Amino acid sequence: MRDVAAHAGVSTRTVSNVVNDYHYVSATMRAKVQAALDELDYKPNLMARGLKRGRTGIVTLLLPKIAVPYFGEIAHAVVERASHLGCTVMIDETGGRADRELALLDEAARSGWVDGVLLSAEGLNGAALANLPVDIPVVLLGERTAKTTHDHVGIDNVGASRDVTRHLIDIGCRRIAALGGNTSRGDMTSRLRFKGYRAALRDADLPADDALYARTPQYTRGDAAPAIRQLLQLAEPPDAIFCFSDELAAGALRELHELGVSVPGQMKIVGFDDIDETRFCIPTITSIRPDKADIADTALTMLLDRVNGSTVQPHDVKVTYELIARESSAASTSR
Amino acid sequence: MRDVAAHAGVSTRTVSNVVNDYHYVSATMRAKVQAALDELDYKPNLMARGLKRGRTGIVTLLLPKIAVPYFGEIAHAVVERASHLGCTVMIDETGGRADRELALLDEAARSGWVDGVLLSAEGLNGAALANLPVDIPVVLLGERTAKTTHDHVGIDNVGASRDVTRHLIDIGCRRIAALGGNTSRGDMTSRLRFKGYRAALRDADLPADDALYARTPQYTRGDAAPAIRQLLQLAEPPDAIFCFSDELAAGALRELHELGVSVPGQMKIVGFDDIDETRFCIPTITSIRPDKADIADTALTMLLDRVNGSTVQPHDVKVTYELIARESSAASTSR
DNA sequence: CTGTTAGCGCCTTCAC
DNA sequence: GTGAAGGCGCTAACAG
Repeated sequence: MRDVAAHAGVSTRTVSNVVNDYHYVSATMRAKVQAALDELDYKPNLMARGLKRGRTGIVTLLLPKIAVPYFGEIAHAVVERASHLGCTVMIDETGGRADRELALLDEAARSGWVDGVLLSAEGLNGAALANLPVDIPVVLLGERTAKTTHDHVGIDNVGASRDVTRHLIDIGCRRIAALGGNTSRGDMTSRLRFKGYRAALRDADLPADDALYARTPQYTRGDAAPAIRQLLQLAEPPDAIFCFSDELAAGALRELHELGVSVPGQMKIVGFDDIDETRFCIPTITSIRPDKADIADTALTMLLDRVNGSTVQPHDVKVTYELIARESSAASTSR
Repeated sequence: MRDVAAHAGVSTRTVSNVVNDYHYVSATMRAKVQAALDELDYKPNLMARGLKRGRTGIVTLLLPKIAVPYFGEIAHAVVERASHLGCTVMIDETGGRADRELALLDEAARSGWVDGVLLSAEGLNGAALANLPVDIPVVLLGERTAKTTHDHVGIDNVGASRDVTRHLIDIGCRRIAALGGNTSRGDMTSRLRFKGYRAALRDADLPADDALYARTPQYTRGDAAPAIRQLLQLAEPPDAIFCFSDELAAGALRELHELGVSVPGQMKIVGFDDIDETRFCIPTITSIRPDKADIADTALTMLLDRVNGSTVQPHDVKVTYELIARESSAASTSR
């Protein structure tokens, strides 16, 4: 920058003014400096600028695992949106573990690199999320915590689960199983989706049978198989399964195929998240599609508002979702 | 830091020494400073440190699209390995476009944020990659460019393609199609895989029929359908298809299902990359598994070596791969 | 409208 | 072994 100033015969202040589009610079001056800038191929050192300004334009995205399709799609939406907003995204993986979530949050907060954090928490429970020991802007992604002490954006998990369960009921299912997570483990995802599922059953005056909830350690494709076997061994097996993630649904499809159970002929399957893969599975999988671009947009906007000093009440934004009916829950005429 | 120094009754120099594990500090001093550090909950400002040191410990990973399963899995491996090596990963998407690749590379190089770049190039051709106009360490990921002017890590694409094609020949296929990309478009991936495919045909004295290569705009699931239809309309349709990505293979499976062609009964399918999904498709998909953890490890190690000033000849490292035979290429006894 | 200057928080050469 | 001081590149009061 000093070189540029010397080259243009002005002070660094003026160079800075031009670089930062300061309002009061004469056109001639601006042109002169710009020429020097171009000639010397000047690019500001963002680190120095960050140090001075106390802001970097970097946000951290904390995810359980980037290779999980749903998180990959969210990350894509965030990165894309961020680039439009002129900021850069750092990604770290928490493995869905509370301690890692806390540690990475802390690191982000204290390193000075990062203006704010988007946290897709999986390990931390509501209470822990309610008082995160950080003084950096945080926006929570995904399932909701009890108290809203931080901004949060997600979809109405209960409503969506209710919708997709009712969809199954509408096409004639009467013994609907739920599959995924563990509601008694403080895992918000399964809790909310289970709640919606039960609500739909109630709405339709269907009995709620505890045996019809099959727990899984995670939400991956591989977790489905044991749960499916468990459900099929029931004296009265289900005629439909609401899987709490599309990956579980894909795994379920696979296991049912191995067991010779036809979908949707003998069993209806629905998933959640609408990952790209569901459109190509055999059969294609009915799912709930959260508006991921909107999630990314809303979350980043809220985060940047906080970074810019907004102190309004923490907001809880619900983004729209859509039920996408596909083959796996087609009302079967033939079998 | 000044606060800590005051609190401990020493100079900032000594604090710095303790923080950075400088060798010559008396144990008592170290203990005293450490106590102050703990008490004040000191965390160094990485931005200031970076500004001073000229190094940040941040590497940028430039990918076409993070939501693509293969890249998601690579990103996971990189992020995980990086955290072991004590550095952080920034992710940006190029969309596979040469101009974006160049622009993001340039930005990374000049911003001062980033120590080095891992670039999974898709748009830039060999010549462009050979003389990237950047003075920042870069390690190329994936398909190889002609000249080795930068470090590069990937698998032997030609060899792997040859292997998987031979696998099809071994189980009795005689009319093997290739599907994916466009070899005449400067797209390295398809070029190398096509080359291996043709080599295997030659090895087995099978004729090379140009009609058996179906081009696709990209490597996504959705790109497969038109290509599949094209192949099936041939006077002599293929009895096997080597898809240049697993996503294409999954899309092919879907389209063949819709057309009533059974896999592996009437048609064998193989893919490439071994994304997680292949283990759960119906049928499961035979694929080439590059050692992704090794790719990440090797690439980061090479990159950090460069960052640390290594000036050895650019290296081209080939990581191992494995042919994973699955149902989609099972020698069918029944149909 | 533009020049001068004091740090942002840290590391590190130089003395002691 | 430890203290003092300069400066990494930039921004933003504070003059002028």
